[in-house]
Amino acid sequence: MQQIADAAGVSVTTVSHTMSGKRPVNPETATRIKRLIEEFGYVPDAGARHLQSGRSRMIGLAVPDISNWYFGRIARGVEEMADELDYGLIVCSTFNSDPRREKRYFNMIRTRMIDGLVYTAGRQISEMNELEKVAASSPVVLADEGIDRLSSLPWVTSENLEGARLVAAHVRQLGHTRAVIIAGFPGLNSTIERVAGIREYFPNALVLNGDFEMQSGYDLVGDLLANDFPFTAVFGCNDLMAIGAIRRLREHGLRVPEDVTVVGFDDIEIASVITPGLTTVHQDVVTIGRTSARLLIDGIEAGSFDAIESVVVPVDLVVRGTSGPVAS
Amino acid sequence: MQQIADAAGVSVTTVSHTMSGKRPVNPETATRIKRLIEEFGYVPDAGARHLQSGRSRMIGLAVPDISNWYFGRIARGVEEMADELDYGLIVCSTFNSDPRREKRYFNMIRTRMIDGLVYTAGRQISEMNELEKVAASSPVVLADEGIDRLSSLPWVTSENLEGARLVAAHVRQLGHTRAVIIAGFPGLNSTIERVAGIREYFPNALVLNGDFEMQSGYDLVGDLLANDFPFTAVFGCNDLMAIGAIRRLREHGLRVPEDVTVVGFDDIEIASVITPGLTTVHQDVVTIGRTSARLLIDGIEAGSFDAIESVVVPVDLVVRGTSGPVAS
DNA sequence: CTGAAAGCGCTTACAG
DNA sequence: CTGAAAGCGCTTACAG
Repeated sequence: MQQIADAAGVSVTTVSHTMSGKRPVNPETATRIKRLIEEFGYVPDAGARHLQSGRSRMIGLAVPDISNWYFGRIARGVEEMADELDYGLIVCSTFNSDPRREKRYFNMIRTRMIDGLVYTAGRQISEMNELEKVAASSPVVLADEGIDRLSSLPWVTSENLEGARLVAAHVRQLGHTRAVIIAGFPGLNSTIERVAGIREYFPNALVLNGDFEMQSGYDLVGDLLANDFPFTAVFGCNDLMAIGAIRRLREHGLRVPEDVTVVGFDDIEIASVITPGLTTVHQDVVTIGRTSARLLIDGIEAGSFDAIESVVVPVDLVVRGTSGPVAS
Repeated sequence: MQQIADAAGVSVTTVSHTMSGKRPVNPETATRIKRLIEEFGYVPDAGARHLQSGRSRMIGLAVPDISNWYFGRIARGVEEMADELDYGLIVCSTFNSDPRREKRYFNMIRTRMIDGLVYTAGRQISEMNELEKVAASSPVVLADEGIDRLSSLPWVTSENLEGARLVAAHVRQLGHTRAVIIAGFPGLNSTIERVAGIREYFPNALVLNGDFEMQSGYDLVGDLLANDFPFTAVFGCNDLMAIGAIRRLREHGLRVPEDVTVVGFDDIEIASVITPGLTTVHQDVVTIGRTSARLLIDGIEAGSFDAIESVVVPVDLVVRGTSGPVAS
């Protein structure tokens, strides 16, 4: 910047002001300075700005694993909105809540490397106390998954309860009565709500807890089959577990949907690609990401979350080929 | 830091040195200072460090779309390695080479927000000139896709040619002679190499260019069928296009692999989930990401790329159910 | 409409 | 083993 000032024969003060527009500058001088800036390809140093302003115009996004399709969609949404509001994004995979990694990202707030954090809980939150401490003094928004202990924070989630009701009503209407629920981690709100929604229609449904991976759907169904447990419908609390369940059923010689109906939750890319397509609940994940970023940045710029309202994003039932009438 | 210094009754100089270990400090004093740091929960300000050192210890990753599974895996690898080497990661989706976005991320280097960039080309590189300029003065590593005009930059790619040979030999061995190649964007090195590898075994194979999306595989095969073009094997230059091809063939009443063999390239998650599983070439995408990050950071810390060697990551043939003997 | 100067929070040569 | 002070590149009250 000194270079520009020298070349233009003015002070750095004036250069700074022509860039920011925060005080009037002689039009001719301004034009000259702007041309020089263009010519030199000058851009202000981020570190200096940051030090001076105390703001980095960067937000963080913590997800369990960025290479998971679902979290990738959230990241996409957060990035879109951050970009629109002229913020940069630092992505932090917590690698399924590795405490060391989580701490590291919480430190990014403390060092003021980022102005705020969108936090997406994976399974158990290992560093809950840390998160609580950070959230007490810095902007944090919870995406995808609310956390009871942090109920004061703004959050953005899907209509989990309603989604579960929709898909359960659909399966019930097909005549099924003996259902099994492959649920997620017991402590998560989404798990609790989805199970509750399904149980409104299947009060006696057996609940098994998986880990949201395909393998656990496969294994849990295997256990049921090995014990001759009777059921005609399987509710996966996410699509991956539902798909694992389908594989296991097929290996056992059962047809989907003729013998067993299987439904999921999420509507991930794979759900529409497999044959037959998976009946599931569509979540608008990009919108969850976008909204989270907007709430966070609104809060950062307002200096408080007092006026920020949490958001529930609607879901849709998507009926494809894995659900059918109960075998008579 | 001033606070810590005051509380410990020493100068900030000493506090700084006990943290960095760059010069000896009286053990007792050091202990006292460390305790105070712990107690206050003090962490040094990132902006100030950055301004002082000229380094941000952040690297950038530019990918066409972070929500694409393939690029998500690259991001995962880059993030893992960055973390191991104590760097942070700023992810930048270029939204398929949106010029405005690309410029923005190139500016991150100029503002020294990031110390270097891992660049993954999507389709055509729209802001090639910009990239060239940036790369001339700043650390840039090309991941996944080399670029001829930037041949001086270090790059990390899969063994595209060898992979294509492997899968082509496999299909040839099954007796096929009439093959079609659903290639990627014409200008990309990966496309050129994969086509070349296949053509070693199928010199007359028809080459059609798609855009790496499922729909284009679907559409291109549709065109062939509409024209009664004769073929018994389809090479997708990625899995998504291969899967699109399979869907179109099935809708036309053709069976895979009984009537037509279809193979892909990548070995994305979906490839093993569909029925039958997709025969494809497995790329170790996480390793591509990890290696790119390592080369970049090595170059940053060495202050030059002179000693940095590009890397070719091996691939494997994965034979699943979509390839079979030619119908007699 | 413009400039000199203080200050953001660190690191590091210089001096002791 | 330790400290006073300069300086990294900006922004902004203060003064004109």
